[in-house]
Amino acid sequence: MTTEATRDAPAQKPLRADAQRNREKLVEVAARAFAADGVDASLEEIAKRAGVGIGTLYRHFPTREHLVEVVYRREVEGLCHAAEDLAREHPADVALELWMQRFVDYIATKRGLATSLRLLLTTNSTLFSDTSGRVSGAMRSLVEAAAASGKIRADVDSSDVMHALGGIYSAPNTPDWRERSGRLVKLLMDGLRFGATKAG
Amino acid sequence: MTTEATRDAPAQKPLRADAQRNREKLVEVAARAFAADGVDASLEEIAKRAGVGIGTLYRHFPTREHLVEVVYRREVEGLCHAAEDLAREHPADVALELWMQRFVDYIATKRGLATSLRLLLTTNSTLFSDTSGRVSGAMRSLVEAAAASGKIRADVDSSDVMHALGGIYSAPNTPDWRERSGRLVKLLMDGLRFGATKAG
DNA sequence: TAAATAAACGGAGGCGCCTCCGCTTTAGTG
DNA sequence: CACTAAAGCGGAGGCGCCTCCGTTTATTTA
Repeated sequence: MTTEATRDAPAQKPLRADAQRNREKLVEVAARAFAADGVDASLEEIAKRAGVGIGTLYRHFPTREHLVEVVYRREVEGLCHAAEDLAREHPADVALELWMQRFVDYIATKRGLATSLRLLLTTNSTLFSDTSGRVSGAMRSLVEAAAASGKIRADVDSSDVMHALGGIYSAPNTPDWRERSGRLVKLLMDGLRFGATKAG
Repeated sequence: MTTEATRDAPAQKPLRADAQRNREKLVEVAARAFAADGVDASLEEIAKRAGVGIGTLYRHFPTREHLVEVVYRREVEGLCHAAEDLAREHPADVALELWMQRFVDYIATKRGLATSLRLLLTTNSTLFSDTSGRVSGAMRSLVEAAAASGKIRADVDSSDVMHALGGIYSAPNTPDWRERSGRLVKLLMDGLRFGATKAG
C-alpha cells in the first residue's frame, strides 16, 4: 500500500479540508439513518442532519447505492477493527465471544439493508469478495488465537464457527431475534470451551 | 383448476367491466413502456397513456413490482402461446426456428428489466419456477415435434437447445446484440437439421 | 496579507411517487 | 326505467429524488 490520505479516498487527489469533513459526517449520519429506518431513509433528511445541502450529498455519492456501499464497507471495517482491539484487551476466548456479539449487531444492520444489499452484492461482486474475505479473516484470527491459548478446543476450524453463525442470518425476523442470537452465541461458546485445555 | 374469469384474476370475484378494461389497457401500455424505457418508465406517464388516473393504476398494482411481475408473466404467456400457434401454422423445424427468434425478443425485454427482474426472481421464487417451467415446456414440445417429424436430428434434448440459447442471455450488451443472436439461432438450427432424416 | 483560482457548497425547481377521499359509474333490484 | 349500494375512478397534495448553477470557501501564489 502506498501512502493515502484516508480510507475511502484511495488514489484520489486529497479532498479539500471542508469536503473531507462533510463527507465523513455524511457517512456517519447515513450509517445511523440506514440502521434506524432501513435503506429507504430520506437522503434529504440525511443531508440536513449532517448539516449540508442535498447537493453536497449528491456530489459525494452520486447514487443511493454508492452511499449504501460506503456505509456497508465502513461497517465491515469497524467490525474487523473491533476484532483487533478486542484481541488486545481481553483473553482470547472472551475476545471471540464479544466479537461474535458484535457480529450479531452487524448482521442486524445487514438485514435492515437486506433487499438492496442483496442486489448490490450480486451486482458488485468485488464488494462481496472484499467484505466477506475481511470478515472471515477477522474471525479466523480470533478463533486461532483462542485455540492456541488453550481457551477453546483446538479441533475447530473458523469456517465451522462461521457456518454455525449462519443460523443468525437465516433466522426468521421475529421481535426477539436479537436475544435469540445472543443465546446462540453463548451456546456456541460453551461448545467451543468444552474440552479446552485451559477451560475457564 | 376451477372456473376463473380471466387470467390475472384467479379466484377473485369478477371485476367490474370498466375496471377490467382499465386493467388490461394498463398492462398493455406498461408492457410497451417497460420495453421502451426500462423498468423506470414513469408510472404517471403509463397511467396517462392508458387514459386513466394515477390512482387507478395504483389500485390495480399497488407497487411497481406488481406491475412488472404481471407484465413479465404476460410476456411469458405470449411466448408460450406463440409456440402453439407457430406449431400449428408451420413445419416443425420452421416453427422451432421462428419461435427461437421470438425468444430473442423476449430475452431482449428481459434484459431491459434486468436489475429489478433479477431482484424479483430471487425474491419471488414462485414467479421464477412458474415462468421458467412454462418456457422450457414450450421449447420441449417444439423440439420434440421437430425431432418426431424428422426435420431435425432425433438425438437432441430440448434442454441442450435451451442451454445453447443461454449464450444469448449472457452475451455482452453490444449494439449489434440482436443480429448476433439472430445468427446464433440460425447456426443452431443448421446444427439441428444436420443429419435429420427428412432434411429440407 | 491580498489577490486569484479552483474546489466545493447548497437549495430552488422540476419531476415522479404514492395516498387519500370526494365524485362518478356500474350492476343489481323493484 | 328509476333508484341504490357498492365498486371504481382520478387528481390534488405532500414528499423525496436529483440536477443545475450562482455563490461561498479553501488553497495557492506573489
